[in-house]
Amino acid sequence: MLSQKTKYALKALLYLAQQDINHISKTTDIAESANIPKKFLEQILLDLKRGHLVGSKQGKLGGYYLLKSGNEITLADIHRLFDGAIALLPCASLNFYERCSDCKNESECLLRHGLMTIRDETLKAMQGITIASLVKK
Amino acid sequence: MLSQKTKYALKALLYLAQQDINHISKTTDIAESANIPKKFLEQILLDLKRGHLVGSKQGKLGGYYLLKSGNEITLADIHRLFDGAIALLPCASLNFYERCSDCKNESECLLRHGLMTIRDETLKAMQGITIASLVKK
DNA sequence: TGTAAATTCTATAAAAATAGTAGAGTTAAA
DNA sequence: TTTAACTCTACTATTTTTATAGAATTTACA
Repeated sequence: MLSQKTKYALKALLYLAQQDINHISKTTDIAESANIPKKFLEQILLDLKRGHLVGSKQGKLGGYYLLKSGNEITLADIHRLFDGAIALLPCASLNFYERCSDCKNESECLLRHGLMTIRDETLKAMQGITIASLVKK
Repeated sequence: MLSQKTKYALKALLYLAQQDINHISKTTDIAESANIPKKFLEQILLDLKRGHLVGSKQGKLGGYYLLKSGNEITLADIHRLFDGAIALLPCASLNFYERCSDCKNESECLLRHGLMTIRDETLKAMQGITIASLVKK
């Protein structure tokens, strides 16, 4: 399941994608429209900025805007940025690989291969969902 | 990501699936072989029993055994039993449906449809992975 | 130059979920 | 009757999640 944070991030990105190009959105407006606690959203937008998905303008008349077009931002990107690995175990992850602490012999692990199959299929599906594709529906 | 509990459950089921038919396995043996804390495993096996995946025999010479054949137990079943919904949000779930608390109008939610697509694909992939298929590799 | 309104940064805190541990009770074989 | 297994309930420590608070910084504009 997605965390609240990831869900809010998606909703914020969907909001931004629906604005006119070059429009700069205030946190307050995103928060009200998407029903997200404002102070929490501030953090999330900063995370999105650090992830290079949105840009910001400071000061009065400042706010946030998309850095990439909607079809360049996939669900997989956002999941990885906030919730981390897409694989079901760290040992089966491409971007967040880690050995299982309880694993006696990774190369003989019966679980790992199956979970890598799932990862490949889930990843493909998640890369097929973009902010643009969600807006279109 | 799977919780430790789900991972342990999978490892325990894999262990059981590799025993001779009619063999009854002691918690201690499963714990040692799969490197799972014994007392934690006890709880997990009880959960698996309540989920009708394993049966048990009490008393001396007692233990656990599979109730279903390995190809009848899918990763989706186990995920649902321990980690709950397969969908990425409760509003997109088949078995664990719940309204999002922050949702203003579910029928107009741009996220939901995309997440249902992911759910269908992930579910299909997870139903394709069974205890038997994992043991075969 | 001052004020208003926005982002930015760091710290804190409450609640929930996770990952176990402890120990008493029950069952059944020998 | 003893032993060795499962069963059940409660508890606890840690981590993660979900925020909230408030001060600092930046910029537009009068």
